[in-house]
Amino acid sequence: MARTSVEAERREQILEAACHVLSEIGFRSLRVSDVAKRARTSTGTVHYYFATKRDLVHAAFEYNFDHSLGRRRPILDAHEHPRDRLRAFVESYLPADEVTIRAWAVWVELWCEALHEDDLQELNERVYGEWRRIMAGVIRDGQDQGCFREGDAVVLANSLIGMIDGLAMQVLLRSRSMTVERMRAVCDAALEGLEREVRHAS
Amino acid sequence: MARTSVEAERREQILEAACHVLSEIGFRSLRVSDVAKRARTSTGTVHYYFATKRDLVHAAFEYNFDHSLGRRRPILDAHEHPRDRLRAFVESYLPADEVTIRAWAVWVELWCEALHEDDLQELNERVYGEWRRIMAGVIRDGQDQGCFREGDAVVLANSLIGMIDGLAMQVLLRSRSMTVERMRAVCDAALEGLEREVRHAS
DNA sequence: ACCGTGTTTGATCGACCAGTCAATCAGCAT
DNA sequence: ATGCTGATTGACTGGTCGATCAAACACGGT
Repeated sequence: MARTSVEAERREQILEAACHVLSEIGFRSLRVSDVAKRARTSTGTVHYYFATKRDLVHAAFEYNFDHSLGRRRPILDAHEHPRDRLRAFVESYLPADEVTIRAWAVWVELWCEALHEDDLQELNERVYGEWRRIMAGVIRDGQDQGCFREGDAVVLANSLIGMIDGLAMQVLLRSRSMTVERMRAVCDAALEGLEREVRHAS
Repeated sequence: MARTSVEAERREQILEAACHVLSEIGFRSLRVSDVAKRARTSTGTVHYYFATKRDLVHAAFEYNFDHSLGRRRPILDAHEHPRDRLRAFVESYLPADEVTIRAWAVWVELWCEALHEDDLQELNERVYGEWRRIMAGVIRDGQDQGCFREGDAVVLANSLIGMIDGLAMQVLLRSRSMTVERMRAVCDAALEGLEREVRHAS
């Protein structure tokens, strides 16, 4: 080895740029040269680390996922009580700040592309599975402690996640009828529904 | 005028083809020649009716919306009771048959593109508004008749719609943890939640 | 200093494709 | 028949962009 490897650093720099460009203009309009420019390097270098544009974007999707998950971990750890935990977790998904909005935008690109690419469907499966696993876990904890109502935790998690995805989509599209505030209200109502009725399931 | 116009017919034929291609391979991979081939015509003809590829795809998005709405009208009309109406309406959005799946796929393309195009955000606003208006109306009717629980009908509609969008997305992505059957179950649970409180009342 | 390997560059190539256009066709009127 | 105009065609052009590559560079070991 003739020099210390810069690979990890450079890859991250490029992937970060790719995510930024993706969130800004989308996969359809994304040019390798855009990513190179954003990463302050050349198209040659981008291709040195990622053989094809497809590889680059797929890696960016994965990078976006890893980062999103990483950002949530401290949020989960910060709360003891399942109710606070779930609330903080849901709150962290509201497209309220720029970082979260960008992450959502990349996410949507992944969805769109995954409709026609099996590899990406698998990535989505991993991601969605992870998220569902975490949320169902928190819900189950809460149920054990008697602070959430009974019912299949997986079904409840799926409902919540589905709702968050769908609502976030509309917020991202700047729908006048679905602002972040409104989304927060709807999520709050859903969470209250989970918390209040501590009896009969169906 | 030297001959009866074929414009309406030809436009529809091309838009139908465009939607089909969109649902099949997405906007990013869509070539004007793909649409022409699917419509059994030439690229020249496609450009005769749609100045640019962008115009074509935007028109296709609108066409997809009009059709989706048109398909729902008879479904709504077929039921008298708000509960049945809402159930049938929600059921009609499950990505269970090919037509509905294709419509959803085009829808996702619209979302994705609309993230970076103001025109399309407006289209989404119209569409989403229409859908929300219909659903909130049914819910309000049900509340007036005492068969749905109380609560802001718009918030309830938004929750339901959001959930449907998010869940449908995962179904489209062939998630193992979110099949159509599971989605139906989750939606049923949500609808029962709406209906429940009145089961034993009045 | 020199070598070897890892890294960077940007000019260049080749493929692809939206959009143009000149030519042609098809229906209707007179 | 003839002329008019809407409709259709597909070859062609101009531009774009992913990917390649030869050359240069940077670092660390010897």
